Amino acid sequence: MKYWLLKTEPKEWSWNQQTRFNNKGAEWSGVRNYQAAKNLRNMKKGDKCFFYHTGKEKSIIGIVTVIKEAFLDRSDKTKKFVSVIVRALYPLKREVSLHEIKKNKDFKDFPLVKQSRLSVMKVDLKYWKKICKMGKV
DNA sequence: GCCAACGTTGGC
DNA sequence: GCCAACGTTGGC
Repeated sequence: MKYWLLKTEPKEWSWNQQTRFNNKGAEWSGVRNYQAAKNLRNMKKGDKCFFYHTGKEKSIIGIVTVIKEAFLDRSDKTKKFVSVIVRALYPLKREVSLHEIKKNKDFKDFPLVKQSRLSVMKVDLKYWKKICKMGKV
């Protein structure tokens, strides 16, 4: 199983909205960046992703799982980009903020810190475990 | 294929 | 609101 992080502006798509679609899951669409799209294509059913709120909040708030692997994003007329479908698993018991992650030097190579503009990124198991611990899940 | 100019993202 | 860091575009 692989681990990822999905970034979203809560005004556009929030954790609350995501949890409302828990029977069918919700389409993660609108990615228009090749590196992010490459990551989407590498996701497998059952992979887990952190759900990160950017903008004002800047914290990891929950965990979702992939229930449908990459397919063409119908909102993309160029037919180059893909979506996946994810379903919320559970919220973190304690949100983990970007500030907190940045303070910890173990995370100095974490993509969220290093590549702040990337919206879909891979998370190594060591980071995954550490953040789960910080999030008390 | 290079690179200057421009556009976007997101942290501060 | 600013700006650094990226991405993309288009002329050459």
